[in-house]
Amino acid sequence: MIQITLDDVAKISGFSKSTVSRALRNEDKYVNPCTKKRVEEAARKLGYTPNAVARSLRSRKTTSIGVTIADICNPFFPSVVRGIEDTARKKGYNIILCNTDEKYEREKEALETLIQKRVDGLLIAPVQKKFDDLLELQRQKIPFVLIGRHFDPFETNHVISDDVKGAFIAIEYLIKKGHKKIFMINGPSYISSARERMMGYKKALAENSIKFDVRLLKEGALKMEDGYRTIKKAILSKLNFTAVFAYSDLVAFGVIKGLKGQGYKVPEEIAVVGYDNIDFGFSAELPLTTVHIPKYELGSEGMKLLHRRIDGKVNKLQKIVLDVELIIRESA
Amino acid sequence: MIQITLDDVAKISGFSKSTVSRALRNEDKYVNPCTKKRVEEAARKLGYTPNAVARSLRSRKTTSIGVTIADICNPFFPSVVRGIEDTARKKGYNIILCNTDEKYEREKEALETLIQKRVDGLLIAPVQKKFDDLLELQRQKIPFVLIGRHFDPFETNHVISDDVKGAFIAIEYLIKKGHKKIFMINGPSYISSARERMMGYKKALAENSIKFDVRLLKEGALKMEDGYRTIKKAILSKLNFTAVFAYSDLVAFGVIKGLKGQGYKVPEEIAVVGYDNIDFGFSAELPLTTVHIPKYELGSEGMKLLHRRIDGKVNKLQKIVLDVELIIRESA
DNA sequence: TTGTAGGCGTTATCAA
DNA sequence: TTGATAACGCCTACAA
Repeated sequence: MIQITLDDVAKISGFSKSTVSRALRNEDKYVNPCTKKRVEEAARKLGYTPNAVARSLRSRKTTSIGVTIADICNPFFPSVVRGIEDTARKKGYNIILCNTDEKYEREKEALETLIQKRVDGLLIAPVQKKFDDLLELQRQKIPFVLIGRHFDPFETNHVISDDVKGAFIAIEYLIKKGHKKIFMINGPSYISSARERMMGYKKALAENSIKFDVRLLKEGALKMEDGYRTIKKAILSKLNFTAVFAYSDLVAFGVIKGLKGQGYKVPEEIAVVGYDNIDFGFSAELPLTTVHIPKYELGSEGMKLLHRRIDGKVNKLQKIVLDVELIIRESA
Repeated sequence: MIQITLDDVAKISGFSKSTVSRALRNEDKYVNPCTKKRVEEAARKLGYTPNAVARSLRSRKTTSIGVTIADICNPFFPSVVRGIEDTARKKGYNIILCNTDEKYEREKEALETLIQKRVDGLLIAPVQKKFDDLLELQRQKIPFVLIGRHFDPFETNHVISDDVKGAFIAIEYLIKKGHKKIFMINGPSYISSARERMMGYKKALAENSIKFDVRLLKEGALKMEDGYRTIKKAILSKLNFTAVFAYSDLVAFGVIKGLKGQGYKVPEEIAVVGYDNIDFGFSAELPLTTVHIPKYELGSEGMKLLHRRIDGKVNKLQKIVLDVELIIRESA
């Protein structure tokens, strides 16, 4: 198949390549309306389709954004991605989506490819096991914004939600309901959200004069199975608790399943609070009490911030923290 | 920021651009191992990052695939997309994801952009209101594969699931359970799956000597709200039925909600069967009896087929039909 | 307002 | 096995 190029349109319309280029790109100021019309007609007649690859090479812009997330099948991410894509589309960008499965190597490979493809910027839900790959981004001065997680001494642009508060309001709610022994099944501590939720957890205990008990903390849970396994082990080892605060709704589902399997009633005997407020959590077997994260906004605000960075409008670091909310349903 | 190019690597390593290019691309046959090593060292020392845009312009390959779906937040799609991405990655492609929200104009715009970006091929879950945009793809000889839906007189490569069978086994199951008045809340009839499920529905009725009753068919449902609204209207208008066959699990959720709202017990008074077998349908308030579509495979097989088309290994049309399966849980 | 010339960074072709 | 040269299709200066 033969490509129809600007040259062809130029020849047919009788104008030069540059004039044709300008006309087709709506650089109205510098092109006669009449010329524009004739050029457009020629282009249409020929079935001309601009070659964005060539344009990108010359203009050094791809209007593509790289997006890396753990796994689109994790119900946390679809809304985030949707928020990104909607906003990206409005601003003329497309998104290239990569799943990392929480593996640093995968993240690193994805970023390398995306850099080679010269994306204009990146939205990254980082794995957090290492950040050498992000430093490389910085070195190459490629704009990027982290979503959902952030690093501590390593300063970045990011959009996260208030994890300290999220854990705090959840625990406070449980305490008000009379719970004193609250089992926290947290995520891996290399994840900032896990660390910060731990802070919120401890803060809520402290403010209510409850002593922190290490035995009531397990880390490393990410998936449903982790919740299931952890709770089962806890029960078999006769751990004493009346409520569970899970790292995610997914983990909470596993916990509830495990609890029921062991003959416990939720929430009557043991209360369970999740985190994320994933879609369809409301229609779950047991509607989940959970902490709502504004997922769509995480994506859309992330994209907006990235766009500002790409445009060079903002140079100093921006750290956006979105608010969270306790959603009270039936599991606690 | 200054780009480091092949030229720079060439100068430093003392070889020509072409040799450097070959060495870095692992065209082993035509390059001295010793040369290769020196070139790679120079590249590393300089921090050279190949420019895929330039490469694409020259080689006419982008190793990018366009993907259009209705909405990543529809729980049907994450698995599909994951199947696509996993397979794409293994074959060296990235995916550019676009949501169409079932709007033809959005699909058309997305395809135009993706064509301009010169994606190597497209995976499309088509809106189906029109297909001029797909004809244009064909005219431009851009490989594409449809997923989940297909057109009738318009022949395409596609991967779908067996919708006739899916509806058939669902209805047959209901009939065996004693149901005779089965209310079908179908999708819009411009969608092939909706038309074919209707065929399966009618076939099952016919084989069991049950006369088709037009009043027991409503079309156009896509979302949960549609299911809710439709069932409410049906009940208020005293429509007589003992079971509902919904177009999707989402619609089924709406139906169940509506039914409960009107004081009906599911499945005791009215049975409900969904379609898709979305994740977490199992943990729903009322675990859904549904027809399982192999969503991940829809994506992975679609991508495999597309890859064959791109490689030019297959020229004649391929229509892949994946098998479905009835999942019996509690709603019917 | 339009045209000319050159280059973006790579790979393909051909010759050495 | 390596090198020289010419595209790939477009946009950006700059000149007219």
